Amino acid sequence: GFNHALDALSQEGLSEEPVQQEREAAASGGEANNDDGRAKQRRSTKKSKAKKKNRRKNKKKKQRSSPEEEEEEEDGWGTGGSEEGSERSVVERQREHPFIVTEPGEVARAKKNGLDYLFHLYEQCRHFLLQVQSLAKERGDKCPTKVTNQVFRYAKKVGASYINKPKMRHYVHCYALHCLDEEASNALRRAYKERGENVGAWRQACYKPLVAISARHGWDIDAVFNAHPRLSIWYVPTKLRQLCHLARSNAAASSSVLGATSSDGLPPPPPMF
Amino acid sequence: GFNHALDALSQEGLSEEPVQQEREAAASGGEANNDDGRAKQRRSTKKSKAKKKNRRKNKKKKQRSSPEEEEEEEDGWGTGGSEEGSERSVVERQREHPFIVTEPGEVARAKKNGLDYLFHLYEQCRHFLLQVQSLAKERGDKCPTKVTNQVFRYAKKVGASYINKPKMRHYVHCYALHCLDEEASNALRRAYKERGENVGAWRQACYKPLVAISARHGWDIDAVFNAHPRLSIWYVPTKLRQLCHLARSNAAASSSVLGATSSDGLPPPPPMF
DNA sequence: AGAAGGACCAGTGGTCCGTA
DNA sequence: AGAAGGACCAGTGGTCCGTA
Repeated sequence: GFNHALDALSQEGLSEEPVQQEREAAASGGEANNDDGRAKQRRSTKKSKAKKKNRRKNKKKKQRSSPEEEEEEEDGWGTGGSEEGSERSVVERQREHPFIVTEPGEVARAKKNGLDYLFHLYEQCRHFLLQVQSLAKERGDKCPTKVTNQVFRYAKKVGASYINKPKMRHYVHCYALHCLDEEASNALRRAYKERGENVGAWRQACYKPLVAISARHGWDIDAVFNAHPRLSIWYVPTKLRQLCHLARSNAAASSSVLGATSSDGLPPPPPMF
Repeated sequence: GFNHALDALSQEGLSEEPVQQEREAAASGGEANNDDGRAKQRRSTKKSKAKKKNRRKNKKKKQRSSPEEEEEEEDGWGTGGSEEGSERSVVERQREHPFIVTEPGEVARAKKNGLDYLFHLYEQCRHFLLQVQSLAKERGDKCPTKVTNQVFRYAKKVGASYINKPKMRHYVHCYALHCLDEEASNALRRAYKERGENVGAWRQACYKPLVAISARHGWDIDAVFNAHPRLSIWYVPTKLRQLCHLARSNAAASSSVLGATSSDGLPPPPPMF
């Protein structure tokens, strides 16, 4: 059993983010610091463009193209008064509590969310995909097989505003380990909680056992995802695919030292872990 | 056997299209006339925007974003002199001969291409997809399962400039019928050639037997495509999907007249054929 | 007129980076 | 500092429509 105490959690996971009005932030321009340290060729083509952020009002901000699809506005998160500084007019903007590493079954303390709740979000997305799929079939539309932008839009529309694309894509591989080897996933959670590691460290650590699993399936991480019914609806994360490819190259290079010749022209890469 | 006399054809299917230089076309702005008469909600949102066409030079016209990927130019189609009008400087731009309805095995007359050649183009695309797939697997990239933009770009790169996306998408359902019921496809070709119909009429006629096939598979045209190894790499055309959905609604409405109630709230549509 | 295809555009996958 | 997510952007699917 895994869905204990999640329904309560899923409705009270919100933090507040004070948002400043009517002021321009003096951008101090730090360097681009990629989370995964790879695949950063895109942004470098526009690196020196003065990117001015559009100031956010608390009015409606949707930019749909078709004007006939204007549903009602919910409530706009309410105005929380000026409870932070002295002369700044602020609007409280809710965001989810940050995740912490929790053991299986453990409920996170105040202002934090646990990993059971994180995985619960993936189940919710699956549920939303199923709804989108049955709607599409009913209407004769193209039917998505993966969690697409359309699904995230649907989640927002039905009120699950705590679900968003960057978050879900960020932790997909953690959910993958949870699906593919729950024992190993649980052990990892206990170990990282024990050591007092933060969520980022735990997230990074989830890659290694997944690469090992892919190795046992001919390094085909796509096949591993597709073979699992709850995982097959998620795109394989770029970083995970790259790590599996790199590990395969390593394995090929090692075995070619033992006498065989590598079939493709891959250079011997550096050690991975 | 079906691949007779195609290799010769595939290298000589080119017409010429004189392209005018250094002159602005006085756009006389006719009404938008959708080929299929449906699904034209997109363009109507921008209907009154003065769309100025960019004049084409015979110099290189690629607009890639990354400047490091500049491969060599082929030859620029050559300058054909001014053999058309009196004082217009023109450049001959090659395009494919138009298709005509031919029987199976029939070679088209001069300046025309036959339907065996058309279907051969789909086989070529499949070949190019296989190449792109093996390249992607070798490099650890995401591996396409369908004929995507990437495949069309690859076709261009390896010199198959007679393959382009609008053409291939336009005739997909004709190829589908050829794959799924070659007997029916051949019969239709003979009948339309006999009657002296043009390619557009034959193309329209290909829809009906496909809808009938989908009916025998629970109206699931996606399943029909996916079940066929050579067809599964092609996206189901929008129009075909819509026709199958409409026919299903019709069938449901007819049967509900006999006593049963329709499960979804579909209104009774007009007869299809 | 019938037809081929360059080029456009809305919405996608992917994730950066301004924000707190 | 560690982290959540609005918003950006290159390249996609789809096909219109200027062209001949």
